[in-house]
Amino acid sequence: MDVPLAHLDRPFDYLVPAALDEQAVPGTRVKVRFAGQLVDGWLLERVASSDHPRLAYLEKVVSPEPVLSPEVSRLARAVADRYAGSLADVLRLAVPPRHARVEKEARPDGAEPPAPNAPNAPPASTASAAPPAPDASTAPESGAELPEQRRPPAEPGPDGWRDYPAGPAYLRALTDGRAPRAVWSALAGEDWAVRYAEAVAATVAGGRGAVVVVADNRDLDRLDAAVGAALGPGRHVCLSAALGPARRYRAFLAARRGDVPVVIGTRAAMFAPVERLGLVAIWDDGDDLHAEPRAPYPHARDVLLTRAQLTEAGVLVGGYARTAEAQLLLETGWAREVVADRATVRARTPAIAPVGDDPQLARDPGAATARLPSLAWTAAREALRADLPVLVQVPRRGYLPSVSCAQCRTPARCAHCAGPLALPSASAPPACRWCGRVAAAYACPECGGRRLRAAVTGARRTAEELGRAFPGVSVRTSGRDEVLDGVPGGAGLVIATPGAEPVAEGGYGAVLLLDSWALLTRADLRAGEEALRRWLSAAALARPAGAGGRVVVVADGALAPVQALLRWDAGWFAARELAERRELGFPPAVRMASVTGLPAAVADLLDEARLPDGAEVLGPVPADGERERMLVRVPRARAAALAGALHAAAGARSARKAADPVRLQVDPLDLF
DNA sequence: TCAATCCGTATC
DNA sequence: ATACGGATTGAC
Repeated sequence: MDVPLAHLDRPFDYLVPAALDEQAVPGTRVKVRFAGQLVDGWLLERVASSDHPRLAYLEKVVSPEPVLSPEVSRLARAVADRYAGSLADVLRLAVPPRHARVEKEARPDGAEPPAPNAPNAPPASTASAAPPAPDASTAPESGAELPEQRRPPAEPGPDGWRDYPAGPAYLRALTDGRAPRAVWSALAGEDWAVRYAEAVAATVAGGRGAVVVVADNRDLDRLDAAVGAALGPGRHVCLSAALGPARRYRAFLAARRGDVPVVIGTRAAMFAPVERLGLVAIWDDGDDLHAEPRAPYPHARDVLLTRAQLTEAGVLVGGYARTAEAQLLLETGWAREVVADRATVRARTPAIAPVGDDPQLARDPGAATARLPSLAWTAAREALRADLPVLVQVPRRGYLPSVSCAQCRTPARCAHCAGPLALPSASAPPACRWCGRVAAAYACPECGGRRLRAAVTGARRTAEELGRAFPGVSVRTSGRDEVLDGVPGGAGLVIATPGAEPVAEGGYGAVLLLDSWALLTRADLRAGEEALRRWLSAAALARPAGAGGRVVVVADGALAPVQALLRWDAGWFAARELAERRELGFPPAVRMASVTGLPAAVADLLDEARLPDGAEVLGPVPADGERERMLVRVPRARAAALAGALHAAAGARSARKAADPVRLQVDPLDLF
């Protein structure tokens, strides 16, 4: 029933009139009379009888297309249960809006509607709830099937995976129809899209299908090209919200009808129906674009893991970085690590150096305004001299307001390195965007003014400043407005915001990671993890040290995320991060849920909820406006009970028509 | 004792 | 939302 009320989150039985018998196939959209109104619904199942005494008739079958596959139906129920949400909400995310014209077009042989699954069912239809599925990430019982031992080099399969001792066996398991589950740490310079395409091709070679989710459309384009090359034309579709309604529904239908075995896409693809699912994969699961912003706010990684658990499909969770959640999969034995050995890591990684406490600065003789910490400056200059491109990573426009003198508007500059000053937050003192030093008592060199005003410095402005530091060098920017996919191999500066770094032909000669302090000092549980993720993604685009690739990160080399970057060891950092979260009682070591709304409504819901034993209620903390937020924390073993209790409480509230809405979020990304 | 009304609950 | 049943109330 496509109604948002939590207390109606269950199936209802209807009679199927003889005239609709043929069309009324499980998975179709239907209309039924409910509480006197005509409402949309889903035909979940056809059965012979019902316990309900007085059944109404199905009003209409909206379309004969069984868009909701049995697998996705079960998945959606499991996801709703995990996230304390309603099936209807999840189905809205799982099945794109119908596009009638698209549905009619291109049926190869015309009128043939999809075959009904239950041709002999009597004219009664009932739907019963799918059994609650186990939470994938709390269910370590079934082990992954990766052999531990190294493989001799005579393995079949693409060469790229041979850099990872467990790689070839992983691909073979996919082809053999097994369900290997891997957490993959990509080497610097790795063509991840091609590796994913190979995993997909291995799965398809074994007669099964695959779903791959990436964070944004740029990653999708890259994966699209790689998968197209690996599978040949017409074997996969891309699914993303950016397609627009018609193309999105067309891609969805192609998958649902079994025309293609593979769906790749952004998080809109996480529920894509694929027959005989053999692999679910996600690239860069730490990217917050993987978190769905609509209720019940499921995360693509967790949807895919749940899916793998329900269908016995293989799993590939990969990235240059590793999340604490992925680390948990390893530590519970649910998945196996696929990593290169240290010698290979060393051979592939650029030379990475921190520059933080070193006050040594080199002045650029040509440009008086812009000076970088010496090491960064030298690395950039040498790369350019060797006719290699240089990447500079800076935060997004508006993310870091830089400042100028309130009186005369002169941009405020660092007393030590002349880098631009910026305000990490409204309350913090300004600090240098290049060397990180805090400018506690700033005085304007022009007018002596001591007050500062915020101004926005984006990648473009940074590009101008750096361009002046390296006269005669071409400067490009890649950011929100205009994202570059790639740049040619010769000398040139590329200024990019995190996630928009273009790939350079042959790799960058130098990668400079600026504003690191701003990433690290964010009041966020994931600040360290996120900083490392962004650095690794940018640093991965540099040439190996042996080929002249250098990375300079402007940060204190003693900090853990910096250490992890220097050693190219995402696993080490993730293990440390997870251990710390265990100690502090933070996700994913525990399960958290947040309850947000007007104070009275939040209190009402928590009052109503029969929280499981050991539940800890934390808060309240102010949310936006009048609203406040409470957190509930339980051990992972009680995760399902917590979600159930919260959903039930929301149901009780909606049943008595409580006015003020309350937002429930399980595993919210932002915790503070 | 019965009917009008109120309130809470289910909605196939 | 709306319809229904059971409880409640008020008038005969």
